[in-house]
Amino acid sequence: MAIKAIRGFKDVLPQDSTRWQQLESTARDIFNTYGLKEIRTPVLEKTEIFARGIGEHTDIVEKEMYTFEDRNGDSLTLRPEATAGIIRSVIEHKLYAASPFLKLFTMGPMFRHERPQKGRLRQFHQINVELFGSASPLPDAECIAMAWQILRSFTDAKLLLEINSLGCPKCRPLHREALVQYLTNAKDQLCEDCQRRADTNPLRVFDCKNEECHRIMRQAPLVKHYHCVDCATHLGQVLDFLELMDIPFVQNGYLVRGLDYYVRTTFEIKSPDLGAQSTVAAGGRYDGLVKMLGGPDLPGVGMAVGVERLLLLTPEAEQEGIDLFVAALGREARETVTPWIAEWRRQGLAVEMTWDDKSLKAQMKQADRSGAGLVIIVGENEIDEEEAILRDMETKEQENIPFDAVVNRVLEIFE
RNA sequence: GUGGGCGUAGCUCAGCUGGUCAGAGCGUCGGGUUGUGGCCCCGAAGGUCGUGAGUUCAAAUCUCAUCGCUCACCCCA
Repeated sequence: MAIKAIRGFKDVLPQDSTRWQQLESTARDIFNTYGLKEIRTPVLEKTEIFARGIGEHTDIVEKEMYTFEDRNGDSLTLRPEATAGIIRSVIEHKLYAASPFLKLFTMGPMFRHERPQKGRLRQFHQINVELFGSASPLPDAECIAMAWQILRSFTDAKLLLEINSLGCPKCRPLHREALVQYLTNAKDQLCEDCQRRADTNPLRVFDCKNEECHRIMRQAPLVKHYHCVDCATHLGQVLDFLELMDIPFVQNGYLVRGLDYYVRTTFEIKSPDLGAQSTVAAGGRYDGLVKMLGGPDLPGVGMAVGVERLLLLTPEAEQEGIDLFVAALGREARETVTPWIAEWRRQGLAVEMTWDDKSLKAQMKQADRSGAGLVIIVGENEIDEEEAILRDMETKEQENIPFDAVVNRVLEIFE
């Protein structure tokens, strides 16, 4: 095998593209019911957009970005996530000016230079929602509802919605301080990784799978114990709305997100059927991010569905057959049949015929494979008689139809 | 970046105590039905046994290296 796709980049093959289309179409339908509009931003942005947006000291920015120099020396990066680029576009085009709210969705590829494994690729696809302009708990709930609805309408797998609130710039620092203090005291009991995390990203210690760390962290200060009144109220209302929308969830005080910009609501939808990378969809609130990227002080909340991960949880799509197959024997027959096929296709029927000069047996085999329920057969005898054969592949019944009636006869059948 | 597993026909794999070891099933193509698919029967095409080096009279089989895939860690959709 001399030539192949680069590591972590996958082809979506014909037998799989049906499910991609179904998923995209399902998502669009759902977004329509929430009044969202699609935005499509470039996959390439100036590096600065992501560095500032996602956080300089996140893993994504420090070691996972596809970054390279443009010919003029600009540092460019293939987007590792959607939000920063969308916010750039919102600010650039002042999309917030036309109305107090902005409800957007997008779908497309993201790029992260990680070691690939099950459910993790270097080019992967997300379906994203970004809702701007309201600090109310309602958009949080709607965001989660959309994610839940997309997943639920596309898989029967077990799904677990976990919710947490990371607090706001007022109360989060208090918790962080207490947590760091706690971790410092317990430092020699933590695993190596967690000793490092204690400095770099203390919240991550909650995620450690090490039993000892886990035990220690059960006593650790949780964000919710430090929530200010506003944050506590906000979280409570998000949960209330979820109940009103009949969406099942569990609170997870340990839930942390990898991106710096999240405040208050964060959530993940996981599936135990997935492997180590079990998060199918995730999101959260990012008030302050728009301002940080140079725009107005616009609150926002968003979510992302991992397309490949969701597709891992869905059965293969059934391949749909075409409407009609035309078996034509010989050049004259193919020419006779061509205008008919052209007309059928103009009328929206899916019609195939054999391109090459094949035996009738071979053509029937191809017809069978095509999944067509009906076959039109035209050979020398039919040319002489000026009658085509219409064969029902299921019942094997055949009827002769005069050439001048065959186009309409077929159209009638499919009406 | 680290660790484990695996690389034999288009696909799924067998063969791996070195010596008919280059195979099976599925798929493809052709024939059985001089013009009729699915089932059945027969046949054919298709492979540098990931790559390179080494050990040996002899390597798909043993050793080393290398590349790739995969799962896991880290982290995340």
